[in-house]
Amino acid sequence: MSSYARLRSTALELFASRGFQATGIRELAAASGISLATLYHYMDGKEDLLVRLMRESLGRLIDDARTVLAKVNSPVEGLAALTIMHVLAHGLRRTQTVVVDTELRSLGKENRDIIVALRDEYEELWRLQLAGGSASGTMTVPDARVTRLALLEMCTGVAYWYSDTGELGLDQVATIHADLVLAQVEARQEQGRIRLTDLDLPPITWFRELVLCEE
Amino acid sequence: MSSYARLRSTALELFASRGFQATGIRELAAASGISLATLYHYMDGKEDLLVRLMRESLGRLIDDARTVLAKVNSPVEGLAALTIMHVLAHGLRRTQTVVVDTELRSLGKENRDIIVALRDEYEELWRLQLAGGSASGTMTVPDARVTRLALLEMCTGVAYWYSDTGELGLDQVATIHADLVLAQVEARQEQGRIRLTDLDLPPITWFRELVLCEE
Amino acid sequence: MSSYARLRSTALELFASRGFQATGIRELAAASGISLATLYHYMDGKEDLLVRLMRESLGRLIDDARTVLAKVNSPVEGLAALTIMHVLAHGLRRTQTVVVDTELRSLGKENRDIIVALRDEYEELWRLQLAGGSASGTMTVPDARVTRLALLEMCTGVAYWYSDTGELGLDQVATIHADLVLAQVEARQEQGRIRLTDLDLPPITWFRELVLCEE
Amino acid sequence: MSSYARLRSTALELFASRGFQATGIRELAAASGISLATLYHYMDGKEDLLVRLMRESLGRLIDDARTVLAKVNSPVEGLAALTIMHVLAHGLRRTQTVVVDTELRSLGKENRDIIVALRDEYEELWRLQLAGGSASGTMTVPDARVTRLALLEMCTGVAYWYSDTGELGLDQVATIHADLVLAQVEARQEQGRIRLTDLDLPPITWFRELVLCEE
DNA sequence: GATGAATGAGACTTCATTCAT
DNA sequence: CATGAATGAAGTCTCATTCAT
Repeated sequence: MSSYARLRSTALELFASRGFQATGIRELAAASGISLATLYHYMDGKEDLLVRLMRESLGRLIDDARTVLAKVNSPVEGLAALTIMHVLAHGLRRTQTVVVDTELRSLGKENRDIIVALRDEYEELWRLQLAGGSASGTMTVPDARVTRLALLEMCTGVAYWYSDTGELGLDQVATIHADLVLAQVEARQEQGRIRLTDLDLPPITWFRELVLCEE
Repeated sequence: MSSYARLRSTALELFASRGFQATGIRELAAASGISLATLYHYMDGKEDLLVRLMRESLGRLIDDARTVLAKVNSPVEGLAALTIMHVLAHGLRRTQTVVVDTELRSLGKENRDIIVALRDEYEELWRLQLAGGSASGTMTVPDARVTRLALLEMCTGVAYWYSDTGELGLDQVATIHADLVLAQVEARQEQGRIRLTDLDLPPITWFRELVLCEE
Repeated sequence: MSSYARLRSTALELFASRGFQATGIRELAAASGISLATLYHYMDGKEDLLVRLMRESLGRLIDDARTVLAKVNSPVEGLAALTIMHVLAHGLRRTQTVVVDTELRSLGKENRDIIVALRDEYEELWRLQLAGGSASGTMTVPDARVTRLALLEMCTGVAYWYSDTGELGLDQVATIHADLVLAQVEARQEQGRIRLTDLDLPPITWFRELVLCEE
Repeated sequence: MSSYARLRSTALELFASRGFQATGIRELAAASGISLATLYHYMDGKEDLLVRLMRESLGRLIDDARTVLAKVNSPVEGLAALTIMHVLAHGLRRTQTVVVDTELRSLGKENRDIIVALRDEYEELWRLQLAGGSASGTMTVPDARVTRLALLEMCTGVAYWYSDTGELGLDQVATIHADLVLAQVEARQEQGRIRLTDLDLPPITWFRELVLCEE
């Protein structure tokens, strides 16, 4: 494992647990097993490191979302698939996603704009599913924006409370969330209410591999 | 407005926007209009100030939850009422609730334990509604714990994205969330699915007054 | 016990153990059982308190020295009597004497001059005995000043190492020091070397009462 | 002269004159000609600096005592040699020895224990001479412990009152103290009382070189 | 590539003291 | 007598960063 790879994961770990501001650059160096000055070979500054990590993480999320959407045939399927991917990503790549979610306020204006743009790009993919479902009458969405934000907050929250050591596996948590989301938008077909099991999605292991894939 | 009151609201403002770690005590003093040394008449230390604010906020939330629950006649009503109160509190007392939600990690073990205990006390009130609804068959709850956490994350999220200047008023946001929650648990009576308008709850203005009430 | 008396003894205790600089004015108030502001009814400032305590202590030492010298008939007796009194005072009024000995450097120039003058006044009484003994041939003093300072340092040192809980009582320590001093100056009469027991001094209980006397 | 060497001697100077507590680290940095932050490259904290200086000083004293004792043939010579060395060290390395003697109380328990152990190690060397002389009948020691402490206080005191600008040179002060000590223990051989000039010790210049030697 | 030394700015906190009540 | 509120100055220490080597 290279110095930079160690730095990367150490930084995510520390930023996610202590917070960006509370993480000293010396801690970072020590925990990464490199010297303080060497740290500056790998980054231009503390904020630059942060923004890089956030871009990588959000970029990955967007890529995965696109991969997932390429496999579906309807807004309802798209919404369910995004939910599963999102929950798995927030459980399996917890540190990354927490940092993105938490440390926007630690960025200067310029960097914040960059990250917000990426976040918007990601949320747009969710918006499209809700809009599509609403238009085709397969979802009931009281308010498009509020619903989208509510769903996202709910699914993102997994990163904060999920623990490997609990009774429930992450796959189940993801499945439950997909069902909650479908319930929330009252997803239906001609036959009536749709549950996750009614959909023709790739198996959860496929999602898991996608999300865990190192590159 | 007393020095302490000013300090209190300033601290909440700054902790919520910049973060606890990122807020210097000099800023705090300056923004409160008191001297740096005077600050220490009103607090024993930065963390003590934080924990005090968090206790007050959570204590208030618990009180309001109890007040609200005294007005309802069923788990479904209880859940809806809690949702409305929670969303209003997170929109109207945004700084408080954000600080509680965000800065747990800034506390030392002892203080963290205190706050976690309060938070658990609050969540227990939610758990009871879900358990009651599930037992009486008026709700479908795939997994009690996951559902509870998912709902809470969703409603808490309002504090992060709601803005007074948007199209939608907070009352509407609260109403929408209540409906989303009822949809999520598939709330029903003999007659079938229940929506918020089917319930016999106090008017939203009552909730608003409760949540805003200064004492 | 009056507030001031408590303050006095508390201050001596703290100044002697922690040091003047290391003793906070809040500690002082708390340990004296009075409020911070009330402290300033009893003193004009921290240094003023210190200098007052030092003056009292040195004044007392000078008085006792004069009392003692009024009882003797020769320089040798005078030296022995001063030694006994000095050792008893440094053992029984330890805090006072330690503060005087230790905290000269904490005084501003003006106050320091006052205390140094008192100290000189006290040491002059010792000098007179050594000079008298040397002149009359009852002592051998290699160098008057060095001898005086050496003896004083030796006797003053008792305040630092003597403990009530040790095997030896303070009376014995004082006696031993008197003998060491007589040996050091090779005190003698026509008959030869003189030891403490050869002298016609008041009993040690008389010294002890003098030193302990509250007024 | 390296930054650390300057810091070292500056710290000794300031700690000895103002006292440890009264010496601010800003003063320390300024007087050492380095920046406040650079100070912390050379020390872990103020107390750590103090304890390091004390350890060095006491270690040196112990080494010199051992060197000196290797040159003597009897307890009486040992006692005289220790006295000369001790007085020279306290006159020539005044700041070090004063700090050791004065600032024990400024140390926390752990550090204090370390320094007290070293001090005990040094005093043990004195104790051995007195015990040896007493056993062989070449000294009269009323009470072994009291005598030891009294002698040490006397000799240590030199650091407080000796000044280069006085009439007497330090060599003479050391010699006088050795004679006082011999008088105090009534050192003798078959022929009778022994004075310093009767002993076969290295010349005082040898002691002086030993004590001044930089390494 | 890697590092130890160095630093200005700022962190949190306590200091002795004053003053209106 | 006694006090709570208030403060400027100073306390110790850490921050992210630079640079010569």
